[in-house]
Amino acid sequence: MKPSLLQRLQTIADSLPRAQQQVIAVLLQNPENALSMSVDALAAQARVSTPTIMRTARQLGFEGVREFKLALAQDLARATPVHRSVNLQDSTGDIVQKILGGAAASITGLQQQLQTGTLEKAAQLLARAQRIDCYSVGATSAFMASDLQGRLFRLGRNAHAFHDAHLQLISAATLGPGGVAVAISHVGRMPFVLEAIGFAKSQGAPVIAITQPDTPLAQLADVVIGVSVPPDAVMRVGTEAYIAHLLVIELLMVLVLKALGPKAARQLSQFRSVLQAHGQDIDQHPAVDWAWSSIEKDSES
Amino acid sequence: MKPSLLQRLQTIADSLPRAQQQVIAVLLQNPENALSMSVDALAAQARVSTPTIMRTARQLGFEGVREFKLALAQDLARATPVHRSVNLQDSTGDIVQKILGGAAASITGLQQQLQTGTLEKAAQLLARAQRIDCYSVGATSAFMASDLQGRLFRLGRNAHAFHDAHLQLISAATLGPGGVAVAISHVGRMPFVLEAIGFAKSQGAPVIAITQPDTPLAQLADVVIGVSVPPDAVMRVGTEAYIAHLLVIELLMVLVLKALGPKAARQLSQFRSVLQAHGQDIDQHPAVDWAWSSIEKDSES
DNA sequence: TCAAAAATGTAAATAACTTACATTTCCACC
DNA sequence: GGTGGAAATGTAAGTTATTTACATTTTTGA
Repeated sequence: MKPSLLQRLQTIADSLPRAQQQVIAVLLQNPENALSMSVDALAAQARVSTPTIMRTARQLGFEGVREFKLALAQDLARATPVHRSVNLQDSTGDIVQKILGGAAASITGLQQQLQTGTLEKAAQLLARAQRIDCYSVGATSAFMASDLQGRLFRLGRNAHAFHDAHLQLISAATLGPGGVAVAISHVGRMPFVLEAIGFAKSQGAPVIAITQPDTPLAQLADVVIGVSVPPDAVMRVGTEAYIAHLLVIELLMVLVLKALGPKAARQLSQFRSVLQAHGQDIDQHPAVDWAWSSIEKDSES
Repeated sequence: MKPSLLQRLQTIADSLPRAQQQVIAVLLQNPENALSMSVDALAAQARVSTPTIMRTARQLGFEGVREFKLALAQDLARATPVHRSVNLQDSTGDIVQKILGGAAASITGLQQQLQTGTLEKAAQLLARAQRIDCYSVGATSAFMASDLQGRLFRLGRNAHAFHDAHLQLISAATLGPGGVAVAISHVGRMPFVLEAIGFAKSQGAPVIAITQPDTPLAQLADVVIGVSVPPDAVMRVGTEAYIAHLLVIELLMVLVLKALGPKAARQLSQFRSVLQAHGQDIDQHPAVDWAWSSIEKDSES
């Protein structure tokens, strides 16, 4: 999405001449340190002449080394590794800091993982499908699938959620080319779901998977929305993956709404006013909430 | 929690002499710009001599202007203001940026709202209670209460979750002084829950509420964990509040585990090995996951 | 193998930052 | 209200960092 400067360094390195590659190697090896070093020091460490540093900075599109260093600093700040591992000696403040910091960092990470093209493709499929079946396993994922189903439903889509292995198979068997299967599973290797997904595919239904890349599920799916929580988050994988999934769903819903166009948005606003008339609490229907706001914004402009 | 550099500028300004205050005023007025300006340029704009800039940087605890600028750059990167309101004309990239950025910002906000004292008090209550009843309303909150209940249960606590108004009343009526009631509701004004909570209190059971401050629920509760999503997040209140609640639960669980002490942690690790022996997927049991890691860390040190 | 182009390095110039010291301003005390 | 001293600021010179100009080397394609 927003390729970090470090990543860009990686990418661009190959297309650069020898000396500049050395510079980049030094930068990547210890970016923090590079900030505090002078150009000369950097040059020395990379066994390169001073102006080569400058040239490398220019290659990357910066005015000079100064600008480059500033950008690097900002980049590093964003990617600041959080001390994620909580242990029981930590003070309450530390624990708050670590858990919330970790969560925030994982969102930033998600931002870098998501590919707009993939999201759009998924949204297109969801917007056009005659029927959408959502599969999941486990207590948490089960809720995710229901949440997705509910939100899609409020967008006027014909969506269902199945948590039961047997029902999933039945649903997959009856999905045709006009249908779409959505599988949500962080681990991505639950046999039953894989089986159902395989079934759906064989019936000609495209499959969207929200899961880690490189899992059996990801390999099976047509559209893979890859979500991998940072590898150093050894603990609390649950909550962070969970938040990531929630946000992906949220994103998809906005994109689906966008794909459906203003007509669907108008429908939603009617739905909302009906709810209000019945004194229903809006908070229980977040999907409606944002959809409504979107429409208001829409008609203003 | 983590006072940003800009905030520190604000605070420290008063205690500084005139010229340096001018410098800070210029910095605050346009921090982005300050980065790209040379010391001389800054001095000119603040109508101050060059070394004054330097002195100001030193006042703030930096080696020199160079270091200060780097720190400022990093700070600015972190505090990047987020445009939160999505509208349907936005590009996919914009939408991703806005929604994820908004979520990350709301976590940062949460970090500032939470009071360690309150969290500790809640954790103490949960660790000591003979019985814990969790109340909620609405589909999303219902899941939260179940999640909380499940996690508490895995920590060996005697926890229940009730989504039904009638059952909530019954549960509240049978809670004694040894029990604790936990209410999760973002809106905090659902009559049934309020009634149940009032009942629980009258029976002598302390009440923990996870809700916005200044709601009827907050006023009724003994321990209020205030969670308010930023006011400018007009839309998508749902998901952000939701994430906040999840994180609060996560935090509470760590704190409860800490309050329970190493004995409980050891129990949990046994539980985990049983699960593994049965080939259960860990991912479905996040609470176990982090607890286990905590123990490992624990015994290392 | 030889030119031409690209890449790199050397050394000088410029710009940025820092220091030393002179001047001013402020404040406590007479 | 003035005066001595300390703190704050400014001036000008020094130091270091960055950039440029140009010479040298290396690579590439005929």
